[in-house]
Amino acid sequence: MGKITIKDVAAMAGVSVGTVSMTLNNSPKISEATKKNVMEIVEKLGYRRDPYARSFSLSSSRSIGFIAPGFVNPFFGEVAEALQATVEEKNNSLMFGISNDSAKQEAKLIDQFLDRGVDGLIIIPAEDVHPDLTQIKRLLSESFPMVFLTSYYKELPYHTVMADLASGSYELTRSFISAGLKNIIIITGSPDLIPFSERIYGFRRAFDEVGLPFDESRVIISDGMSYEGGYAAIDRIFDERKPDGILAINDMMAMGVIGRLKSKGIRIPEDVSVAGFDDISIASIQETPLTTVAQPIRPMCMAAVEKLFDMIAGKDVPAAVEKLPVRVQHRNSSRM
Amino acid sequence: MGKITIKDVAAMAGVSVGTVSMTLNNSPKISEATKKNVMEIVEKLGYRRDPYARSFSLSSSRSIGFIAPGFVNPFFGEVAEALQATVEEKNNSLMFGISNDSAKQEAKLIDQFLDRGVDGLIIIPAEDVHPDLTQIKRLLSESFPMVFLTSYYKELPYHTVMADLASGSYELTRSFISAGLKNIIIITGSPDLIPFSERIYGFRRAFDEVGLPFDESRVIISDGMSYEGGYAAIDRIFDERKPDGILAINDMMAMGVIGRLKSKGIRIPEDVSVAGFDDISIASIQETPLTTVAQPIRPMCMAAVEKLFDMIAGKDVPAAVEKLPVRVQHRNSSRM
DNA sequence: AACCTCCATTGAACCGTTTCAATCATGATT
DNA sequence: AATCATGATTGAAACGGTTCAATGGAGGTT
Repeated sequence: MGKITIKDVAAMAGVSVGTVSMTLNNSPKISEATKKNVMEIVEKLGYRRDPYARSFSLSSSRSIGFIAPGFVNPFFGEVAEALQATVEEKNNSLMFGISNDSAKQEAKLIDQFLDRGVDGLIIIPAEDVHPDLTQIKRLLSESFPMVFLTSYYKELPYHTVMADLASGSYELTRSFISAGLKNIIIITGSPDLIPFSERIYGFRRAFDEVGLPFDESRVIISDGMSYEGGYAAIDRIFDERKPDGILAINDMMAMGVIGRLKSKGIRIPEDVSVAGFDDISIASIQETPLTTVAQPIRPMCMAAVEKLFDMIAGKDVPAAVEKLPVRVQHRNSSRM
Repeated sequence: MGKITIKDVAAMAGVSVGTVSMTLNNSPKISEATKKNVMEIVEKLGYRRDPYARSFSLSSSRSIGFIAPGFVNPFFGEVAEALQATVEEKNNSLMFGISNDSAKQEAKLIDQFLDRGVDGLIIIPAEDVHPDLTQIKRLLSESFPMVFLTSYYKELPYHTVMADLASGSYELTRSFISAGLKNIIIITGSPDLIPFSERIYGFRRAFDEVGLPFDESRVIISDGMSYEGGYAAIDRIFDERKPDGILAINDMMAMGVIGRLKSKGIRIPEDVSVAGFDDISIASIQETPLTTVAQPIRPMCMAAVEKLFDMIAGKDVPAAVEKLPVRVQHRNSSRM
């Protein structure tokens, strides 16, 4: 028994193939009576349109590609979840790839996605200090629909939706200063990368506006923006630096910082205030609930998808970095 | 300027479209000289095969669908990551959907995936007590390639790759008994669901084999297999039940259990031993590192993908539940 | 020189939709 | 009764690959 095609339906319903097709697409040109008749046959035969033929005809796969650095940091899992829900509402599918923060891997994934015919791409840029962006640049020059999420590549401030982390960082730092903390530091990755430079910028601005001297030594460059990274950073700098306020670049790292401080017998927040960024769901349920800057995940995903679909629809979307407001979430890991 | 098609390449190379196609597919029937010539033109024109036409011709999208309950529990994020890597090695893409533990949503996602023409499905069953499985049953009867991962639906013990959680549970319980714990309980979801019944089974067997009486009150049925769920369960049963050993059904819940116990001033593991399941990456980096049963995520994903591709290739894969060995990971949350 | 083999290449059928100009049917208008 | 307008339906082209039977050509054998 062969596959049931639109022809079989047409034959059995006594209409042309075109009529069946238009019925399935709910075209207003087909009379209700005919539609009803055709749909009955469709039902009876259990007919289902061939997705390959359909994509071929339409030149669209109604699917988009999503690239994230990975799911070790649950923040990205939460983004993936929100993104999937948003894309699904538009009756599209989401394919995903994991870059492991390597721009090279990212390029490979993009290539794969293009070979699969995705209609557009949503990319969380890899935190890669020396990214090779030739491929992305080529796609941008061809105006292939592509939106950067949560950050962007410094050279390419196009079509981006992210959180206003600079403001979040600023506000958080101000609150640390107001709480009377004197020796505040930030533990971050390379300032060459947007996710870090934004946070550093806000951090610095807080001192400037309060009129406090800013010393570069407040900025601790570390690598490994993970629990282990935070743990190791404390080992390396705490005894010498003796901070009473620590901003870690994300919640996972902040948790590592707290873990190491506690194991050294330091009290939080009495001795040291700690805060992170992202507000991942475990941040609030730690033994010491974490003060953090909450990224508006849902709104960001919705805005990114909106932007992407506008581009796919051929609208002329101006290249812009859209920064959504954040919320500073005070919890027990910092003094007020 | 129109799209560059295989015809353009053929014309410029002075060969037929068939030759170009076979060259691109690296057919041994084409001479090396011709291939080289054709590839040069391909390069020059920047030609790229149309993925839609290709899928259409081949009746394959080289993509598979993956359904997970969500990423709130990072365990699923880790599975997704491993799965993606495995699928990518096979030059296929992974689409994903999130069921939120609703079989209804799962069915909807499956439908969507079928409409997109995925070659197969990998499903982490929803923890839904009254699932409507008609659609899945239909697909199974059509022998559509489909593999269940980490668990299966009780009525449908087909094509499954999971961890041997019963053994893990057994071993863990034995170690609790050996450590001299007297009042051991397990906090679990509905025993109607495989992920829970497996763990309960192993738990029970440990008592049986040691010759200890087993009392049903050792099994605490709870809902919400999350941090909050664990927290709430302790609130509800601890004072009355006074356990000295607690198995939580997964690591997130175990963390909730620990969180609540500590806030009550109970010492872990001195007063109470706690263990979880999954060995998610944060389990080891908690303030009190968690004793847990590690699921072999990578091997499970590899086995599942292998199975699925065999099915897609038309091989006759016997329906079977494959259980991979687990490893009990002892850490500080339990006495030895 | 005629015949045979073998390998490389060709060319056309095929896949299952969508789309749209052309046709047909119906009822209204003169 | 002839003409027109409107709306429903048809039929065939188009999409861009893959595949394979048929063809062509070069080299070897008799």
